[in-house]
Amino acid sequence: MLDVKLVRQDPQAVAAQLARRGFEFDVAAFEALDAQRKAADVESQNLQAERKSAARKVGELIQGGMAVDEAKQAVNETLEKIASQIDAATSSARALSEQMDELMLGVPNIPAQAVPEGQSEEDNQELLRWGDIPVFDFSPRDHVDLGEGLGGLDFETAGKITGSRFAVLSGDVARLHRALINFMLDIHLQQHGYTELNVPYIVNADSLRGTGQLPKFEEDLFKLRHDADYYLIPTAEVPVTNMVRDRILEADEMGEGLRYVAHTPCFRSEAGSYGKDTRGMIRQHQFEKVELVQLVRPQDSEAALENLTGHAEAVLQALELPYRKVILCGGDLGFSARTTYDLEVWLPAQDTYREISSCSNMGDYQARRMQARWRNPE
RNA sequence: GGAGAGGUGGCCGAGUGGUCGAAGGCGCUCCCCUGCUAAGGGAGUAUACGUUAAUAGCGUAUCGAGGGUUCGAAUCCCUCCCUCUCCGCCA
Repeated sequence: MLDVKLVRQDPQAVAAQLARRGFEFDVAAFEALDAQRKAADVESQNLQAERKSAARKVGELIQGGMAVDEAKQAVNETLEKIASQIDAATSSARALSEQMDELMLGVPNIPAQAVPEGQSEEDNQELLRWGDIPVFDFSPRDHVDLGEGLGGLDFETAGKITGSRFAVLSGDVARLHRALINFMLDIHLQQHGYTELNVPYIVNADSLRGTGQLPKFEEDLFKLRHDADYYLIPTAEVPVTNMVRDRILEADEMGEGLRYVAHTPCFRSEAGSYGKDTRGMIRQHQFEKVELVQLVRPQDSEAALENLTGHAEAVLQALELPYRKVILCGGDLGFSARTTYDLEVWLPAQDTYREISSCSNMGDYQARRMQARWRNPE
């Protein structure tokens, strides 16, 4: 979430920044709630302070030899006053603080300065192109035609086993799929200095709140019936990033930053996306991803996004896949991101570039949500 | 699934109703002492929120989480979570 101090300081400026991504921040509502919250907090703290000193007084009197009832009688006035007020004051302070949390959890990250203005992916800006687009003297088939033709890709059977938006891979196609996973993991381990992780594919609600999927995007997730609090991961970003939730990293542990790579399946309900970009293996309910996560010091985050994007590009280059790099405009930016580069790979059958990789700098947004900190030696 | 033990500060570990945010030790930081090293002495060493110019003070909260009893809870009661040991079951 955003730094609430920053929001208090200049809510209008925050609202203006958020408007760049098409989010309407209600300044008046925020200020009203914050004022209420603060007043309730002060009242409840004052009452608690009174109770504390009164209880201490009772204790002193008892130690001094006075009977318990007598001691209570001696501070009776304060005790009565507190008894009648403290419950209401503390529960109201808590309720208001929870309301404020809810409000702040629903506010997306502020776009970075460099993020272009715009409403939709139409307004994303191309930064570079890599590779030569292949020219064929025939009309290229897409992965569905090729895969089904080779007998290695079977959507119908997957439909029987489960339902739509799943695939069965078999034979060489399955093997190629596995090979790509290892290939990417090895590049990132051996050349880019990442540590490999194998993480749970099921996470709790706290983790999803930490990375920003909850509370606003529950409909995109698969929730397990087994436990009210368990969900299938929509990306390895959730388990990997949440490793540091509620932690304070020491400076030596943090070092120059932590780099993790994890391969996991990802599960997404893709609610509301029916009919859009759904041919073949695009937008499946289940897909595999090799995820890169860097946890870095604040001053290093811009550079980390650049080098992480380079690491993703290295994979496409090694595979000799033509691609382009675009920076997402404000309106296309994900909830938790302040800057996002999409890598779009050339799809010959579609005669266009399509997103294959998405690299984001979250700034301190997720760190604040999950109370992940580091001890700055300075 | 059954039975038992346990969760306290960076770590270890006291504390079973009273001035405890918490003894002591270790670690770490700073200072002193010491002609190397080692040893020794002193001070300090959590986080959040509020107040504030302040990372100074002061107030409040936090001893796995939540709820309860009480004037007062780390300490008593209830629920949950997690860890460990043993048994059972399943793969």
